Amino acid sequence: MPWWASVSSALSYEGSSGVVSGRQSGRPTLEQVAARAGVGRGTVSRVINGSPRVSERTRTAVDRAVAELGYVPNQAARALAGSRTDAIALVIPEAEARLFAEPYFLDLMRGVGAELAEADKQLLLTLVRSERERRRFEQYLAAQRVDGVLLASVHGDDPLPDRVRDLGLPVVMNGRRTEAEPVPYVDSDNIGAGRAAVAHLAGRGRSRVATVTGPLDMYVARARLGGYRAGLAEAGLPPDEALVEAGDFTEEGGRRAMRLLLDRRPDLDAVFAASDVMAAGARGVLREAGRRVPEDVALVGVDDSPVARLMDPPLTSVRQPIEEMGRSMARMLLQDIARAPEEPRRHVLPTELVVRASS
Amino acid sequence: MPWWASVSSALSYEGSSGVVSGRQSGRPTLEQVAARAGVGRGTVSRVINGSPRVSERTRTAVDRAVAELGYVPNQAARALAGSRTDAIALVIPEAEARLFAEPYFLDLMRGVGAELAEADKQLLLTLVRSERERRRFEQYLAAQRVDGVLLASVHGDDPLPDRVRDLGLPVVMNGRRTEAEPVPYVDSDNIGAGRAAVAHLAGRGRSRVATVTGPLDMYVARARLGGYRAGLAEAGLPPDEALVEAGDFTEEGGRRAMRLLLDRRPDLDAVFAASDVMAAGARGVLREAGRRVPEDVALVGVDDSPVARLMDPPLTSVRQPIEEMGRSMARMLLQDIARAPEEPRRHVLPTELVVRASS
DNA sequence: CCAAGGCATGGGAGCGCTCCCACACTAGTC
DNA sequence: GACTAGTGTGGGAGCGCTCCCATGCCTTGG
Repeated sequence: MPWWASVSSALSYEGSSGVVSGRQSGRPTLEQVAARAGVGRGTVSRVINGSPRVSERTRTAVDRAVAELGYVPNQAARALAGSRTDAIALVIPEAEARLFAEPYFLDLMRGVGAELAEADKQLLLTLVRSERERRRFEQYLAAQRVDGVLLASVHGDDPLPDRVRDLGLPVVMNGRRTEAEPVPYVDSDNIGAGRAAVAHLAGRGRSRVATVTGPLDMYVARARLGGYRAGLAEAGLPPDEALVEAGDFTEEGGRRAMRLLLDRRPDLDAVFAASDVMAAGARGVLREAGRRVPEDVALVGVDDSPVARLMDPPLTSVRQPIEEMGRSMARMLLQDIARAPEEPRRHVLPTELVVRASS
Repeated sequence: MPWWASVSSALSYEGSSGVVSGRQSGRPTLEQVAARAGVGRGTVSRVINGSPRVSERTRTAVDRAVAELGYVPNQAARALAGSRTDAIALVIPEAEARLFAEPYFLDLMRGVGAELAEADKQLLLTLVRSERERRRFEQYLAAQRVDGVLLASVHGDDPLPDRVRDLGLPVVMNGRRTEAEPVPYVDSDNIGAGRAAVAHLAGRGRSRVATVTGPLDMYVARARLGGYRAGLAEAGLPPDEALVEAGDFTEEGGRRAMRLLLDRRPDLDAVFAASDVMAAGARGVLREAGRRVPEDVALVGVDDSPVARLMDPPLTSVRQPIEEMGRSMARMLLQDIARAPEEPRRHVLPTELVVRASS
């Protein structure tokens, strides 16, 4: 609850004309509120910031003056004097935004936004689309415009997380670059996702389960593949490298991988695609090859995106708690901002299999 | 091109240790740059801001000092002294974000972000999900945190655009609330979209073309419906209100509308759905009713979203230049910030029909 | 009854910039 | 040889806050 939520009616009372006149005379300042309430500047500041060292009488008087004047503290002045901006940057690499498309980033933003709004912090969105823009963004951070940084979809060789840390800014990533990630992160259980998918397919009696992986330079792709292998082992199915083919999270990549898999193992009876979009590509190839889904080949994807629901047949998919990841990231970052973290922090959220007609 | 792009190497040269030491001694200030360059504060400020009133010699000296110290101006101080924040708010109503889902808002953000980055402005994203948050956002604006506001997906009765104007802030909307919208906006040619879709269907020999509209309290829905009617007239087809049914831009709404249409006019041979998602719902109902797409009933949507590509059969759809709308909005807003606009401004971008197998 | 401590309070001193006025200094003009 | 009209430059005066120290008052205890 922001301290000024309680006075939010002031502007409304005044209506547009009041605001306009307020504009020409300049917005009210702390000083004016102090004068009106008959107290000093410091006292108003204390009330504004919820300090306990204020008497009840005084607090009431100040609150009334604030409401009467429609006072809202000037953010720039606060930032300058207090050296905190109450703003958080969320960085999304352009390339990924295009790829994952789907509501992934929107859901993430929704979670981050909700959590930040509660803490009365502002969300600053940055789409980074080139090396040049990455450098520009670093300048941004140096200009002390944000209190902390959230990074989405970081690649294995991305230097940005470390650069941000070097600047002394708290940072939390979505996903990790390697198994042993030194930077705080929030991830979903990608290994569990692969295991759940394979367990499901094996449970349906499938024994020749192929997989279309993501690009293997991304941890998320390796983790899902690892889960796939663990799932096979747990189901007592023999591993077979001919049943593994790398995609790149695009529909076309899914098509390509599916063609190779069919060539090598025409007898495969199930496919675990590491994303819904690749599953869509795979389905196209399967259909062209005359295989029925799910009768001949069962299909499972990951993301549980709208695409999965609308596919024909509707796609069984592993859902990630995307919005919750966003919330978790924001919470973690806010804690790190409040006080430097004692230890590297991480949070891995569970995934959930959503069964539909494709398997 | 930001004025400090040319000195962006400074931080890099120093490496992490340099930055860290810079942190404990505090970041360099204008004053320190001035001292180092042997000039006054005002002069450095002039160089920084690209004023022409500086000799070449002085400019060079200052530039070098800036580079040597790795100076980056403090944003809060600039905002306080200069009363401009170099930040723009993009407001997205939560309900719509969920609905349109798809990459609509992501594309819009991409366009806005690209244009703002060029102007060295920062993008502030706000998802507004309740009346309470809307009020909070108004407080935000009052705190003078942004120089202008972009509003996406505004409803017919939304008071926010006028409230923002009352606060004296420049604002540009995406879409409009009515035909005669007083607030500056950027929209796509929704009437043209409807006409193009119907013209296409008529050209394919269809004569009983139905439409599933959006919610008719939204201008965008009325405009597409208007285009549909104009298209019928232009093709010499008789209007028939029994062929018109309102949806709500959701898949379920599309299903419901399609069922009603089939009940009323079992002989319809084409459907223009005002969104891809509704088209997906309609396709489901058509299939359940034993109608083949496109043989029995041709189907056209709007948005050209990934869903359209992945549908079965792939959906013919009218594409909007979403990213370009975002760019246009940003440009318009930046102009209005630079100098108050002489006249209400608007910009309507053309749409384009993408023909696929469903029609 | 007075000292010591605690609490609420006022206000000075910045935070790092932009704005703008004043001051050279140069160059042109009658 | 003044007198204007520029040009480049320095630096004072804020912008509206937060931080913190000093002040005065009210308690409490010896």
